[in-house]
Amino acid sequence: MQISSRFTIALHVLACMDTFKDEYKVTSDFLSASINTNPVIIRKILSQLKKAGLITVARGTGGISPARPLSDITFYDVYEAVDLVENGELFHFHENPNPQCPVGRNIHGLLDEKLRAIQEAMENEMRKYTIDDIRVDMQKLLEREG
Amino acid sequence: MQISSRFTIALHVLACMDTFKDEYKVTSDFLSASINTNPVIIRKILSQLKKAGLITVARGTGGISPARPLSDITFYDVYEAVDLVENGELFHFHENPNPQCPVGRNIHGLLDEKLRAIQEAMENEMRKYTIDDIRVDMQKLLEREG
DNA sequence: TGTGCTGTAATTGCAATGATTACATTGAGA
DNA sequence: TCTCAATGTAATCATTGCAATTACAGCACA
Repeated sequence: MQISSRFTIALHVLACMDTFKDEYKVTSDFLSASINTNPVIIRKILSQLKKAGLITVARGTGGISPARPLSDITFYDVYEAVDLVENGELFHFHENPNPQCPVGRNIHGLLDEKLRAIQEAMENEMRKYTIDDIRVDMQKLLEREG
Repeated sequence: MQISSRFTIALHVLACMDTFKDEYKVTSDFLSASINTNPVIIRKILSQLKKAGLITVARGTGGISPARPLSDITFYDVYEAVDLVENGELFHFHENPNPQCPVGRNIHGLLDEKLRAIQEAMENEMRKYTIDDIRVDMQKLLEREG
């Protein structure tokens, strides 16, 4: 099972938002051209990023901009905004194990702590990277491209 | 997006395999009763665990047993056996970003390293836990239950 | 040889994703 | 105030993956 492309699309969106902020109005149509997908998909993602307080979207006139410093938007914030399942559980437990069975009635509680540690390891690593890191890397790359 | 229940089911299977090894023949029917799912689902998972070299399955006579020491079967081994997508990429990249766009043509390479680090953080944490840890915890728990 | 179990194909229901069309709403600028 | 580009959102559709289920062939031991 993979984490949906909404996550990498959202990172792409935020990279564009910074890169083109002085040259273009960054709209869902503009973004969908760079990402090569449908504008409605983008608008859905923009809506999620807005709801999470990461960007502002200009209704009517169009275009997006960051709602807080790029160094204060981590990969985890983005992941949480667009891809988090209900109650934030990464691992899916099979429902209704048999309570008559000693393993069945204990397995969930027994695994919980370890699974949470695994999920947290991933999420903590996500918190290390910010959109500002992308900005810096992108700037370097584009300078090298000339 | 969640990691499929095959992973937690597989851990449940391996816990049962040890807990009941002396009392019962651990068959797909026996397991499906504890897990409360369909025997065919279990057989599919057993087949994946067998293919990964974690267990042996007795054809004809029935029942499963570990193919190597429980302390040598990590959560990652199980995850890899039952839930890994092709080429092992946790994150799904949107296909065909626009190569005309400076962000579009660079975003994949630019994110790759960070996404790999995130995935590895999760996988490395998975490698810390083994089926033997489950055995020990389960034993303690069952003693306390009396 | 009979019996119990595995291996596996085929089908179904369901949910999530992504693509697309359509249209009401918004708000800045002419 | 009207225009128009853009957002917000509903509705539909195709595709995919998961899980459940039925069915049956193959296997090994008693």
